[in-house]
Amino acid sequence: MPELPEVEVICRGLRPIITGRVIRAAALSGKRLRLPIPQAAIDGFAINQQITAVRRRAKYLIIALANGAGLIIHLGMTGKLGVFPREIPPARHDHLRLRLDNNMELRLNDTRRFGSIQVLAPDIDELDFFADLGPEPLEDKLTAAYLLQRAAKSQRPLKNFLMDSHVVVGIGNIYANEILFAAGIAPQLPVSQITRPVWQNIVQQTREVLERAIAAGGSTISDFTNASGKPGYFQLQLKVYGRAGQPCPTCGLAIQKASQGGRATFWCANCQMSHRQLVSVTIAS
DNA sequence: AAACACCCCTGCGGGC
DNA sequence: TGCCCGCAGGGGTGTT
Repeated sequence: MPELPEVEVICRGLRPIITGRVIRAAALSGKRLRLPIPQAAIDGFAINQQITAVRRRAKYLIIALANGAGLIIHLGMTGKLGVFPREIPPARHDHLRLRLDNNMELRLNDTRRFGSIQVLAPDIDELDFFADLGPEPLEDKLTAAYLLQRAAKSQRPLKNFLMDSHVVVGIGNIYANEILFAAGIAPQLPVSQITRPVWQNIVQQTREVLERAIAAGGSTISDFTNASGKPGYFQLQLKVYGRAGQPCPTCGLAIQKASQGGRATFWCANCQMSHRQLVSVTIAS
């Protein structure tokens, strides 16, 4: 489900609701997520700790605690976080409930259980935990120069490259497709062929698409909801994702669909430049 | 390195 | 109506 915009929307929604609260108890479903829920570490480091901050890194949510520990939550494909009054019965697929000091519960619901919860112990540096991740796309470290350097000598298709969290974080299948449509570049293009000004445009379109998606409350394809249980609306602005066979919003040509790395790719063969077109444009300019 | 297959899991919609 | 199949926003591993 959630890519960077959805996680950011949840983060911003959760922050004012749970910051300052104290975690009093944890209740587990007993089922494992992609990783087992670390009950002993939660009991040891999180119970009776005050929540001091709620942050996002990549597609992870970080709930920072007063003792320096942190809960690191990944929502996988179907994860949802919400805060509910204690008296509301837990829902099917609620796998972790954290009882707070105000009779509310922070609940993680995850149908497919591809999400994860990890505990960052107080003596572990968060930077080390996330050491393998690339830069945040909405921060200054993502530059055309960086992407040009990372892409040198690589024949990887552009879309796969953008979805690689070692290269840049937060971009999943929906937004990779949308960003490349906005940038006017074919998703199959080998990255070593891409010139600096084109990378500059990709960086700019990445930021614009992600920012617009955050502003719209994220994309609700089937079940995404924010921390208050409300859906997002960016799916209404999607131009290619999920629109195979429908007319391109720009030129009217049917949107194409193919598989790349086991994920569906959607693009307009007319509006998104192939390698050949890119070369001819570069020569002309 | 990088491409691919396959794994984790549940639910939904389409086709028959 | 029901059943089976493919597919779905994530990421990780192991094999060529």
